[in-house]
Formats: sequence, C-alpha cells, structure tokens
Amino acid sequence: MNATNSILSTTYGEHPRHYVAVDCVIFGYDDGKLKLLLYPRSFEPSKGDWSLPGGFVQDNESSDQAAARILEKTTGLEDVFMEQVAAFTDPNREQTARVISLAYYALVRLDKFDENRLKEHGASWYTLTNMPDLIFDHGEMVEKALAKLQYKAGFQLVGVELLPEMFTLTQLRRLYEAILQRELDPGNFRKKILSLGILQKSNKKDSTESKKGAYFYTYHPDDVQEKEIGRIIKI
Amino acid sequence: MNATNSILSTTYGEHPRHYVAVDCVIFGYDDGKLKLLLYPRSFEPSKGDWSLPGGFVQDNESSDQAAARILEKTTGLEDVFMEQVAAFTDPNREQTARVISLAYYALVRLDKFDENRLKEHGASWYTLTNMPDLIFDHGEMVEKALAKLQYKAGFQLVGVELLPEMFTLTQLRRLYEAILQRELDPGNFRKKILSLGILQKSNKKDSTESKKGAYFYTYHPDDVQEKEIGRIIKI
DNA sequence: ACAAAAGTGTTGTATTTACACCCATGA
DNA sequence: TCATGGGTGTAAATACAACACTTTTGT
Repeated sequence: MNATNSILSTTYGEHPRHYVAVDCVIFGYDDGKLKLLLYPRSFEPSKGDWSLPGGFVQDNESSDQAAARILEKTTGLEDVFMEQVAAFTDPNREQTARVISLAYYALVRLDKFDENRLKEHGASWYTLTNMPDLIFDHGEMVEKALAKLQYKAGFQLVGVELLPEMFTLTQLRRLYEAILQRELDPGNFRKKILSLGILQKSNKKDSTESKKGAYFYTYHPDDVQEKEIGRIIKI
Repeated sequence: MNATNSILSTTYGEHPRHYVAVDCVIFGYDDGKLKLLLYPRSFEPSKGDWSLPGGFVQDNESSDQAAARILEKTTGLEDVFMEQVAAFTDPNREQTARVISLAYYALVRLDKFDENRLKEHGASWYTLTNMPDLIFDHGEMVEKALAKLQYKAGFQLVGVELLPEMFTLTQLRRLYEAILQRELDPGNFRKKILSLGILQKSNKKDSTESKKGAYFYTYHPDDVQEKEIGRIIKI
C-alpha cells in the first residue's frame, strides 16, 4: 500500500498542512439598517485597514467552535446563531502566509453589546451600504454571507435574533427589508407572516412608533414547525 | 504588537496547521437515475468501505484547483462544472489524524468515462437510492451536495452538463426528476422551460424514444441571461 | 388500428402584488 | 383635527397544478 496506487492518499505526512482561519461576518441591526462589525487590522500588512474579526482554528476544536469562540472574544456574546458560509482558499489571498479561511456569519443584537470591549479594539459598526473596502477577500465574504442570509430569510423566519424578545410586525418587516434590501408592502407582509401561524400575539402594545400603538408578538419556534412552513417571501 | 492585544492573531507561527482535504461528490446521470461515483477505501482504517474520491490541498493550489485535479485524476475529465458544498471540520471526523475536508460536487456525463480507469481502482456508480453507507461524514457530504444541487436547479437550468449536446425536453425533464427526486408533469414542465426562452430548438428529431419523434434542443447560456431567468421550478 | 410519447389547450386554485380604506390617538 | 402608522379588505395579475385532448408514426 502506498500513495501512488491509490486515489485516496494513504499517508498524511507527505502532504502540506495549512493554517485554517475563521472570519466572522457579524450582522447587527439598528435603526432599520443592517450593520456589520468591522475591526481595524492591527498589524502589517494592511495595518489599519478594515477587516472582519477572525482567528485560527485550533487542534481540538471544530470551525463552528472556533467561530463561536471568536465571536465570544470579540463581542462577549455566547449562544449566538452562526452559520458557515464558504471556504476561501486562494493560495495568495493573504500576502504573508498561505491561510485557508472559513467564513461564518452571525446575527446579534446591537443593544446587547459591551461597547467598551469594542472600543478597546477600535471596532465599529458600518451599514452595509456605507462600508469601507475590506482587506483580502473579506468583501466577498460579506457578499456571500448576505446572500445566504437572504436565502434563509425566504424560507424561515430568520433574524428574530436581531430583535427584542417582543416585537411588532412593523419591526419585523423593517428587519426583513434590511435583510432583503428591498421594500415590502406592509399589509401583505403582515398577512403573510400571520398566515404562517408561528407568532404568538401578546396583549401588550408598543406605543413608541405610532400613536395607535401596535401589538407585540413573540416567536417560540417548535422544532417541528421550523421546517414545515414553506416559503415566507418569494425569492 | 503581540497576539494578546489583538483580536486578529498577529503571528501565524503559534497556530496549528491542518491537513486540508477535498472530497468530491461526483454526480453522473444514466437511465433516468442520478448516480454517484464511489471508491473502496484502499487502506486502514475502514479499508474496503465506500468513500468519496478525495485528496489533499497542496501549497500552491486553491481548493477549487485541488477539486479539479482530483476529478481529473479519478475520472480523466477536465473542465467539469464543480461547486463547493461546505467545510467539514469536526476534529474527530477521521480517526487517524485531524483532517479538515472541503466537500465539492461535480456533474459529469456517464458516457464520457474511461471505464478502465474506474475499474483500476474498483470504483463504481451507485444510484442515490441504493447507496452503501459511506465512511466518516461522507454521507452527510452527499446529502448537502444534493440539497445544493436541488436548490440551484430551482433557479438555473442546471445539469445540462449531464445530457448530450442536443437533448429533448423529455430527457431534460427526466433529469430534473432525478435531481429533484419527484415527478414533474410533462406538459407543465415543457411550457415552463420553453417560456424561459433560453433553449434553442434544432430541426433534428430524436426518434429513439418515441414513434413520433421529439425535437432536439440545445442550451447556450448568455452570461447575461443566466441570472435573469427567475425561478424555474417551485422549491 | 393502436399504443405511446410529443405536444397543445383548458380550467381551477394558490400566491403575489397593488392599493384603497378604516382605525386609533398623540401632538 | 389631522398626520401617522396600525390593521383589514378587495381585486387584478401571475404562477402552479391537474388533466383532457390532439398529433404523429412504428409496429
């Protein structure tokens, strides 16, 4: 048995090993806009340029765990929804070393933030439409992450992580508008969402956004129903 | 500047490096069925068990290039449609070493095959519905690859790679049925596909599948139209 | 002549979209 | 009282699904 008579390599030692990084596209939501958490790179090359927070996958952890660790380290938040986007593997994507990077995205609430922790590193939030150029292929990571989020939003009630526990249908619609980057008809959105039968209406009202006041809803997904609701928004 | 005051790691040397593999879900199409190319693993552990063809990402290549190289090596085919599926990173996914694997899928025509090359390695084609258990997490890779292919098929005329240059609408429908794993109404499918205006009708007929004969069509995608055609099949 | 696939037409239903309109209330 | 978002209703347009029916031709 040797490597030459096998499609699958038979020994590991003869193959190169690579640094494997995780870069996180952290989406936050505030004031009707989807925002992105960016850090200034703290060392050369490209020092000072904006980048996604990232880190390296260690020996004893999966990339999912690495992503969660990095998110915790950068934002202080735990148990946050995260999803893998894609692997970025161009051998020259970073100048100084060959690093394979796995992009992840996360959805977090802006108001849960330890502002000091962010300032410590000079991090700041940018709206998607008003974003600086990012280092390496981080811009492409953001694009793919958003595409994945939009796709998911078409089939699942996604992004409730970005709203308070109780939210109005208008708030939910504005979030969907921010994610899908297009306007949605208020009446039609309301009917569509309610027809899914997955929101629980409360008897409290939000009076901050309108004179009349809007009922708050909550969302407690059944594991069962999660997959059964079909398409939410035409994609 | 050191690693402790930076979110982004500042030096690479202190971080572990990992073997990065590519595993290929190779879809072929024959006799109305979607098939999968599998290889018997040639060494311990799990020797003889079925697995996806794979190999390691080298220093000077991207994972896309590695996937193409592995496909060429296993099937002899070049310039084949391939797409990344996901990274599989559980530290214990392989018993003998920590290997991070990037799954890819490819669409190939069965009749373009060098049968001898396959037999050399004991490879064989399995229908999706009649597939042996695969080693490690390769079964999960197949599932995700199929899901991605089905999604893509809903929005793009996909899998034309699996048909001859000229094909009838019935052949195309059977391919879609194999990909989506459900029956499609012949009349409705025909109308839907033709309404997209992306197929070129030839004046030749296929007489092998029916007495009446069916016109052959070809597909030469415009780069422009590719993204504009909207949904093909409800997903 | 008839079986079987190719191809067309029709009809009912579901979904999407646009938009009119009433409601409640703080300023 | 009036401007504003909350919430309901309706009607047209589109898309989907089911299925009848007609065409063609090798056997």
